Amino acid sequence: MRMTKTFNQHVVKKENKSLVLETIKDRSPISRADVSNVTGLNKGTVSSLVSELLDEALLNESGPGQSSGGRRPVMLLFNEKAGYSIGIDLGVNYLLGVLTDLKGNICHEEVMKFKDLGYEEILTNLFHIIDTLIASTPESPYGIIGIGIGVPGAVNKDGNILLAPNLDWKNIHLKEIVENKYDLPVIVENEANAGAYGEQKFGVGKSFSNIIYISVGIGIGVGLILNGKLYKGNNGFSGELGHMTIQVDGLPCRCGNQGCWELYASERALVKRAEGRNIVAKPGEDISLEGLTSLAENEDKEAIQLFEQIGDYLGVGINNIINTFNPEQVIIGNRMAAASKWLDQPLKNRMINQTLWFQQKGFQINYSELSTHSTALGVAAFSVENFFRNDLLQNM
Amino acid sequence: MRMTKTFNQHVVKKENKSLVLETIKDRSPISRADVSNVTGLNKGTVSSLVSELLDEALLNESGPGQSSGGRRPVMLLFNEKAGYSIGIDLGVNYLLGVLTDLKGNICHEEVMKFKDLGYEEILTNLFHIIDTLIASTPESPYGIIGIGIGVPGAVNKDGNILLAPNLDWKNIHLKEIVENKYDLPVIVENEANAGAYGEQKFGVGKSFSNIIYISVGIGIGVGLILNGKLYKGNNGFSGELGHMTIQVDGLPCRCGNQGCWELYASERALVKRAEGRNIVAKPGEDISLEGLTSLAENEDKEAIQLFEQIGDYLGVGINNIINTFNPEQVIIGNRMAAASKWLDQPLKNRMINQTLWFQQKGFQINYSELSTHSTALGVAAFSVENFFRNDLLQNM
DNA sequence: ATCGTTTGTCTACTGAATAAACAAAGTTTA
DNA sequence: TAAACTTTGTTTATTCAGTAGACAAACGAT
Repeated sequence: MRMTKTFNQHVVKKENKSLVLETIKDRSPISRADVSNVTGLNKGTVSSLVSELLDEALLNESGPGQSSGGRRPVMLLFNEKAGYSIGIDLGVNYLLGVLTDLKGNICHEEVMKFKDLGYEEILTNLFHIIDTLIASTPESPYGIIGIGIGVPGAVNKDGNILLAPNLDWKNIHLKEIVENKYDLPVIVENEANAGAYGEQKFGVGKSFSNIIYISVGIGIGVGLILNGKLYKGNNGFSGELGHMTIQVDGLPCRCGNQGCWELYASERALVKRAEGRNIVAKPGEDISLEGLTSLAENEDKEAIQLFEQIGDYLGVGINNIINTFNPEQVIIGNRMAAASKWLDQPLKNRMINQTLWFQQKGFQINYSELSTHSTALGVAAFSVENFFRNDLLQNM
Repeated sequence: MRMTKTFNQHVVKKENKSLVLETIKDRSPISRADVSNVTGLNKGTVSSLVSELLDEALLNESGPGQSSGGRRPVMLLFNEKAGYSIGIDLGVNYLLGVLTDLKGNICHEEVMKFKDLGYEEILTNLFHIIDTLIASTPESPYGIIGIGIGVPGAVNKDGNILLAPNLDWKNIHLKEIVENKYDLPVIVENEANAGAYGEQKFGVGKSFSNIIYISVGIGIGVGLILNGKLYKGNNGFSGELGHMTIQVDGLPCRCGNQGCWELYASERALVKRAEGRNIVAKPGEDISLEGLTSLAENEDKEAIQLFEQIGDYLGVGINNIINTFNPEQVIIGNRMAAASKWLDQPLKNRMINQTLWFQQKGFQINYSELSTHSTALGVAAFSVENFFRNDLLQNM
């Protein structure tokens, strides 16, 4: 096989094969004839590509379907059990691991909560979760096709974690470490980027191609899907919008700046304000997002007011986002999404009064459906995508 | 010729033809053999594509070049005079029109300054400039291949100007109007988007693919080049960063918001502050950017201080931009770029102290080289690109 | 049972890229 | 100066992917 710089016939084939596979994934069960209709490819072309995909175990033929007045079609199914993917959401005080099939269905799930663990301990727990997930993987043609890990920090293009302030990690070569241990393709990605991708693939962002996903947790991170693709910036550090200045001479932030958005609109901001007011949810326990949520559920005026203030400040940043990106959709995700009930109105008030009217057309704001799972599902899906990209080139 | 949805052999040819043309444009004069080496395409393929491009008058053969130990090569030149493009920068108080060849060289230029003109009058002047430029166009195979117009406002994907606040225009179908009058392809685009494209093609952004171009004029507009492509958002309204909130409870803006960036860092902000201090450049004349520049040139402390303040506020917004996009380059363009001397230090102070360190790697900040011409050159280049896209498909 | 329809495969063909041969026009070397 | 390389650009035979259309198998409707 020659490998020149611009070989091109192969690109056409790969592209079409991928198109056929995607079509079947989306519209399964579907006949060859319909794939041809939908894609515009010739019947013969579809037939030959499908037979390759069958050989590769990526498709199954199911029994004959309904006749529409002629020969009954052979229905094709995407073989989502041809392989499995591991996705890990490595949070500040939790680890969430999922085993998904190639379609993103969760087959197995492992959660672990903790507090104030050091690097070594977290790594041990991470390995344990991965081991458990591997052990739970059913037999399949391709086995585990990769491990994805989402982390709350800046990840460069080599998969090195340069800085994860809330974990207090610096310059950790996590991709390399995990790759060496398991001898599998590993992807390490920022949790907001992964979350954005997860929402676009499986969540409320399914039908959109310009999505801004705002991960509101301890801090704020943003994942950008622009023109249908994840935008990662020059080195992979885009979306650090938590440190966008919204108040020039505002509160000092440990990033060195003042008046950063996340000082006003994050979970930490919420808790800090609650502490300042000496709000207590359960006697003897530190106040937390969960505590405030349950207070608000019980109509506690003060707690609701705190959430509304967060919503208001979220609105400020979202206005900036709208002015910057003119997106189709803003998704609010991560833990704070659970408080949508109290955030929504103040947040939208900011928008309605202040955004140039033409920005609003065809725009919507949503709260994560996958809630705490968007990151884990997103990183798992990254591996799947990589697997397809490489595999489709295999027999060429 | 069939036109199915996913026919693909043709795409390959178009792509390669375009690649050959680009290569010759960039490295002219160059031989067929070298094009083959550079692109990786087979010599025969290059020969046949080149002969088509020669037929289409897009290339010229010059005399034989230097031998490198064998037969002397026939050098190929891009025929930049095969057609011409008109680019107009429609400003608040000026009109700049350029006639460029296909490579973006300015062949003719028309400027017009005015103040407080209404819509009808500006349109008359616009037509006059276009007429003059058309009259000055040399004979050529393709003639004028299009008209591009950059405007300081929000333009949707149909070329309608929805809102140009500083012109006080609303919902003007400019593309349609000009198209009907001249029967030529017309492109209407936001001035910052055009400027960004102009800088990427011809200015300081030539070697970068993640560029944020900040047009600092009366207001502030931003053009985004992400992954090498202009990002326009869902409806074409991205980059309205002039209305990014940098001070939650700041000055009221006529956009309905408070604390917008352009209230602190634009030409209008500068002039307003100068007026507040009763600074006078020439007796009896309103203070202006030009007036303040000449004062600063003469070491006027107060004027310099005003510029430095603008620089400081520009830095605040640029920090936000860096955190958002992790770009390779930020370009400061439009009229304020002329004051780079006094802006630069305060602006960089903001960055150095406050930006996460890893964002700075491989990042640079530049001032427009094309200065007032980036928008006009950018829109002219849009037409050229469109022309090539359509023309290369012609003989297929 | 016959006719028309739908499905999926097969065959012949087209169009584009490639490899390799080749002629033309140089340089270098003996 | 002639022979031997070198480089350039064209030409020819081949490969490969997609397409059109023929075709057989399988089905419903009359």
